[in-house]
Amino acid sequence: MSMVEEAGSWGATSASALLQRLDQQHRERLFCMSTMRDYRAKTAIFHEGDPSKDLLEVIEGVVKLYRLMPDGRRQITAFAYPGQIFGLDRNGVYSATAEAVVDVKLCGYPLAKLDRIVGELPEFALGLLAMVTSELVAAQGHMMLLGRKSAVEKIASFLLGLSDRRRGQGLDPTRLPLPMKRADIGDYLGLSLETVSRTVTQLRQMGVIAFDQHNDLRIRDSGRLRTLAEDDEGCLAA
Amino acid sequence: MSMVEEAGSWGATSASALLQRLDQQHRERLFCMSTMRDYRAKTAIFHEGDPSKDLLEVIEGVVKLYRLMPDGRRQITAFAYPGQIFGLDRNGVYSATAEAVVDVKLCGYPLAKLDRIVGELPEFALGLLAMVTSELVAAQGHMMLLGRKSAVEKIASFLLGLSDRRRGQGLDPTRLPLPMKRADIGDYLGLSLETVSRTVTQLRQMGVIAFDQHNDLRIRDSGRLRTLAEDDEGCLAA
DNA sequence: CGGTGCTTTGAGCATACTCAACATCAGTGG
DNA sequence: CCACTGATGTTGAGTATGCTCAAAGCACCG
Repeated sequence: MSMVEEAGSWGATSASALLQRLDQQHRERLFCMSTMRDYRAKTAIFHEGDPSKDLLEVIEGVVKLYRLMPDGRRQITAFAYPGQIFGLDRNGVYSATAEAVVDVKLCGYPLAKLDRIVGELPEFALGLLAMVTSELVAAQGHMMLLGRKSAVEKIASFLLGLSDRRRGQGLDPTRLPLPMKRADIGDYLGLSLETVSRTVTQLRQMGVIAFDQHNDLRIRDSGRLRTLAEDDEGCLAA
Repeated sequence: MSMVEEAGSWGATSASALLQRLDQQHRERLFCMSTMRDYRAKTAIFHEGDPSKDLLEVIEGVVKLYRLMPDGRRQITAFAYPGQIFGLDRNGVYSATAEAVVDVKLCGYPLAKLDRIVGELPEFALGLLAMVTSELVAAQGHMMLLGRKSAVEKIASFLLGLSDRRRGQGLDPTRLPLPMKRADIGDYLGLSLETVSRTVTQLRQMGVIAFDQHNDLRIRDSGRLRTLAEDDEGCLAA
């Protein structure tokens, strides 16, 4: 493994995962209608209820997707990493709010024009279908976590998921830089931010993980972590 | 409203929602490769981890989809009603177990052949994409429920969801026959079966709902129910 | 330095769980 | 038709897990 550690970057794909599914001719067409956009950390990309215009793909950075209740309670339904798409909603409005966790680079495809591409290129439709389906499978795993796991199991599953993602990117899976804050992790796992903090501390005291910084962890005993997560499988497979 | 109450039936669509998206010619082709199947209540349709062969559509009855943890904890990720599809998974294996809640009638489409139809009929691909996307949106709403709602809010949201579904089917939305048992509701909402029972009783004592039978409720104050659900929207929109 | 925002830690509490007993229902066979 | 039986549902008591409120510790930044 090359272990080239990114400095201030949270991972990037050289090219679009969507475009890679197309042949040369269609890739150029889709590329032409796409728009590259940058968002600074903590800025909104779109809000729940906004009319949906584009399908978005994360090129670089991390995006959080969440829903709010009238009284302010929040549930983060997913963190989107490079290669993942979001914004497909099909009732004409976005069903969740999308917000940049760190500085991000996105690629936007107009939904209307996307339909035409789908009509012309069936393999592209299948690819898109596979991407949405895999999001659905990930959502199932997350429902299991939210409904049935304890605080320790939730945190352990979360950290394992991050680790697996890094392994998939060819990065050191024992290093876990956390781009999001404790409140975000809590709203993702269905915990209060205090419980997140306490539980992470607990795992550190057990020797399962170590702190490099507050937002930069290291896995010391991945086997133990997997046991604590009660991990029958990936559980967070994106 | 006609209010034709089904006797022992849990709702049926006269025709397949999938087939309705096709023109005459393709409908016949897809229909030819489909297989109608019946399952008795409480029987498994497929298990988590089984190699996936068919995409299934509920024609009549109710199916529960769930995941298990090694120690037996269970999370029901969805109840599938007539017109809904399940079994699309795309890693070659089913990501959840599907089980008939009551006697069901299903229509199965071989996944391999489905790909060909998608290739030939782009509008069909878009329709399928829309169905999966709407499942994803429903999953987001359910994550909100699991992660952030109280027991009362969970039960109220659940009952409202059932009511909305009945309204959509042209049935009396104040009558709520419950095909599933308390343990199922608990595993769907992330509650113990005792808490489900207690909370339903509580709602009855508040005059929000009434018992016709144990498994046959009636909504007496839908406005109050909606308030209790902290319902910003459908929350369970299927 | 003195903010401001985030994290950690503590104390007390509330919600929902577990364990357990009892009630009710559906189905079965006498 | 009724009594029996196993499954399902209700209710109660005590407890545990995670939440709320509060204070103090850190880090980053002007």
